Amino acid sequence: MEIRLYNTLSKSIERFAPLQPGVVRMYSCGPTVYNHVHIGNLRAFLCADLLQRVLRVVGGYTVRWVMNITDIDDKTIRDSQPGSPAWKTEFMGQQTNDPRENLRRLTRYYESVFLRDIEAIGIRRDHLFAMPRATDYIPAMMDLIRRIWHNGYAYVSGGSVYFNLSRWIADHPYGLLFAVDLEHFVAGARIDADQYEREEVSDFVLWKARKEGEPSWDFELDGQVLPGRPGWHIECSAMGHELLGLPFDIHTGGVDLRFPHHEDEIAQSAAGYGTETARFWVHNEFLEVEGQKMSKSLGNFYTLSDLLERGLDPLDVRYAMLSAHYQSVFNFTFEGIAAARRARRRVQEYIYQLQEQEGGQQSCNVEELRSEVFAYLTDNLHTPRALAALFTFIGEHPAAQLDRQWQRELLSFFEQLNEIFGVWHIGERPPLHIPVHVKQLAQERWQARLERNFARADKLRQQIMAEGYQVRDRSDGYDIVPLEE
RNA sequence: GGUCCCGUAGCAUAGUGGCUAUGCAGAGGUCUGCAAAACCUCGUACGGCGGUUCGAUUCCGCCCGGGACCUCCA
Repeated sequence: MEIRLYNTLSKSIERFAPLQPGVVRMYSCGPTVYNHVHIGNLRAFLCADLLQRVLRVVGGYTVRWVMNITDIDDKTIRDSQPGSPAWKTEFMGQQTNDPRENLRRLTRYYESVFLRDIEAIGIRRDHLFAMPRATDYIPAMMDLIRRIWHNGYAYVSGGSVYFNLSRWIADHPYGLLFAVDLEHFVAGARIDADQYEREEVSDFVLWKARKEGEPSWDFELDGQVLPGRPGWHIECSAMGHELLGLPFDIHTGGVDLRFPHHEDEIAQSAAGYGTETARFWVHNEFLEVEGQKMSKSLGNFYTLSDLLERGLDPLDVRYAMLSAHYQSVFNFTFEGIAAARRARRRVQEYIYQLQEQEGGQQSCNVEELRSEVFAYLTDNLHTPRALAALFTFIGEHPAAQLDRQWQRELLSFFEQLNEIFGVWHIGERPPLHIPVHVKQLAQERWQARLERNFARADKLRQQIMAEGYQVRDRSDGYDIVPLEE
């Protein structure tokens, strides 16, 4: 099925086709592992996950999905320094005298937390072709910087290597993803040009000179040794090149990365490798929390473990985020997650009923449903419409009324759909572990009810509810289910 | 200062120059000793003011409100 995607390069929706038939090579900017990732980060990874699943399931492609782990940058260095409040001795051990070892201990810990988080929200490790750590690819980064330098687009200053943007811009396109207004560059609020000795404020660093107490690697460039560490942008260029080859098909990330990160990535790779980076650039919008930008000062800054502590199911979070279009600002609210929980459960209940109900006479057109839902998904990942179509169908086709054959057809459709959404359970309803004494209470209540001793039956119901369960009567018996919330 | 996005019923999320929006919540009903579940029915929403048009939530302008990016934040 044809897939259409918004490409930031062309600022339009384009028909997608991979460079190599049948294989999609896709790179996603991953986390910087200096702390827990927040739910905004998670949205970015979920959007990438959605895309790669649609490519797999609907597009029928083999997907080589790479997501990097940034384990060397300003923040990881800052938080691995002696005396850092982010240091957790119970997980990272004591700090050593070796800055690189400290960096490694900090980042490995947060990497493991990250892996747990993405697994919890339904990103499957076996869908990832590679998760390269930046520190494992430093030779590749050095090689790229040397190439850029040899091609005349880098200079050394104060022990650092910078990309000479003005020279690059003179005869190459720049601003492919983002209309950079170099005229008004200086007016920007966050420029701290004095920190490093670059010639132009717009130049960006490829290799950062070592500062006292910082982890460093020796970089040999043109006969001189430059102790330091890679700049941020260079990481992705080198790892993408090593693992996927350039150009690859799709590069994903949050909208904020369009500039400067992705723009500079394009320039570097072109200046060093002489190739374009990626055919499609797919950027997801941010999320807000209760209508406001998420920030620590507003107290609305959440990590996944914050949400778990509040008793939220991460798959409800996944569902809620997938129910909004990836290019629109998503408003994260606790009410919204509760709504998502109910909606998700309703579909789950429908799936179970397809398996459990005897079946009626009604027929349905599963192929029509499939093509409608998939058409929306392949139309720039329009999950909201896909879900709306699904719910409309469910509303029109009660599971119990469908003929057995159509129930089975639908089930296999849901199985396929779940390869994309990943929020439902296909299979037998998991058995409930009802405590024996609750079962006894329920049985006593059933007896009391048969004896039409309703006062006693209601009293027992109260006791059962106090235990966290409720009974639902049927004509020929009853069910015990956990009490909601 | 520059560039840009958004404002849809109680909440969230789509969409469209005229055609029943989707979910959750809510109301009524069927069923039930009660309840729950399930099912049925139910909402004349598109920030404000102008303009274009036979017709605007949809196009244009202005205003109000929220937000993003502009050198390392997904």
